[in-house]
Amino acid sequence: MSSQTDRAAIEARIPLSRDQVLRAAAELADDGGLESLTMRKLAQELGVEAMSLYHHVRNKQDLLGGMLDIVYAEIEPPASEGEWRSAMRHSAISFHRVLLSHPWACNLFMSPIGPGPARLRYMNTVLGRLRSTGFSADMTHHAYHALDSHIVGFTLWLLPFLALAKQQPDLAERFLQELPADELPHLTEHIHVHLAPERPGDVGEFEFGLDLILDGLERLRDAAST
Amino acid sequence: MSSQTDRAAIEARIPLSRDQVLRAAAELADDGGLESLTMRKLAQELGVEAMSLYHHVRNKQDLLGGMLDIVYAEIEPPASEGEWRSAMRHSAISFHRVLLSHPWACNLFMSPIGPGPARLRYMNTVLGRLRSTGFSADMTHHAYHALDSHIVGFTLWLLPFLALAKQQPDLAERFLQELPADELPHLTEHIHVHLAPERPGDVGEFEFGLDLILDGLERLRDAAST
DNA sequence: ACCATATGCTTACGGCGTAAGATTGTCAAT
DNA sequence: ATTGACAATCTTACGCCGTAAGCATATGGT
Repeated sequence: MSSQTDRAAIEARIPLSRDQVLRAAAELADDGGLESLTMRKLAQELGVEAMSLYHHVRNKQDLLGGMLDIVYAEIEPPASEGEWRSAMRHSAISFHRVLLSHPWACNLFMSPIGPGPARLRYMNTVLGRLRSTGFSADMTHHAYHALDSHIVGFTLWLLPFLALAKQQPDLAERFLQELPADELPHLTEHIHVHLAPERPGDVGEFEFGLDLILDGLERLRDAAST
Repeated sequence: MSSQTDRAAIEARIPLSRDQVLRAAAELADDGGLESLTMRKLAQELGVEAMSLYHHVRNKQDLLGGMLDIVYAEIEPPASEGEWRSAMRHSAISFHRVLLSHPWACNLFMSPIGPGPARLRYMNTVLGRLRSTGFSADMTHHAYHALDSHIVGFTLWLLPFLALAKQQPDLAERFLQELPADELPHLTEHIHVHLAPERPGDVGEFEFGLDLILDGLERLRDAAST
């Protein structure tokens, strides 16, 4: 008891901060997924009781919102100078990578959470880069959503497959064997393409769609400027 | 007590089916969202106790998987004849609409659920339509993911805003007032574009990105065939 | 030295998914 | 008509969860 009091007396000088809580929560979710993130476990990780967390976080929704903003803060925004196309491409790939390293973030997009400061800053930077490269306000608006949809949508498709594949690496093969190839021939072919080793020069699934959109946007901008 | 026994004796002749359970679950989720879908509530809705559901459903994950397949069954697949571009466009818009009417489905994409029969059938049909229109196996593969990513990603962006807007219709205006317009000028402009009444001829945000992808795909196909 | 405030702890409540096993209704074979 | 196997349902209970309410303590301004 007295040792506990001592510890408290010594360590209480550095109380928890909201930032520490959010970071610990993100780490927990990285390891075990969102469903393993519990107020009790999070508290334990921080050497504290569950209810203490509520001094730094309104409720669990607020915690999740803060975690999502941490993710946005990790994205490399597009460079403000240089070729716009490669700048946007770079940023989109960074976004994709960040989502892959924090798979739980994709779940949070659906919760009705107000965007945090990092997300607002990210959006403003991307929008500004599009605007400064010659897109009208309307086109910038459309371009932003087209790019954002691709990044989030593609990652959302990829993640569950990565999770399943990690659990059982031979999943695709066994799935193929059970699949009635005569009834679903094109799906069978599709999976075969997935399983084929990537040929040199193949740009990858994510970047294919990304380039498709960037090409289309560039063409629209050039057409509008003539 | 006796009346209950009577009811049971009369109604037990038509026991639950997995399909009934899934449909009732989807209806519950339509009304109150996924988080309000509880085994106990679902059982109550069906006039049954919670544990009885487990005779038709392995566990809650299985229930959710079945619900997702119901959603896929509602999508209008692309017509197998006629112009491929409008066929794909039609189907994509149908997918988008279905997701809007079952917002909870977007949460389920992230759970590691094996695809159900309806999803497999949908995928096969879409892939077949792309293949028969002249795309190579590789291009079909890429095209499928580009389209799917846009549909899911865009809807995933739209849904939380619709949910928030339903709760407080003046949300965007109040948000704009609090926003430091001098720090985030492009974001401010972006929201203004959102709030502006749609001009005639504006194709809408979803269809803009969709057409961008379809245009790009068509160009690639034509380039490959020469 | 004092006290407002911030921070953390204890206890408790209702709701969740579901494991284990008893109970009941259905129907084919006798 | 009886029985027995089997499927469907119900009962009870357990260990989780988020968090409301109130108490204890340490810190920092006065």
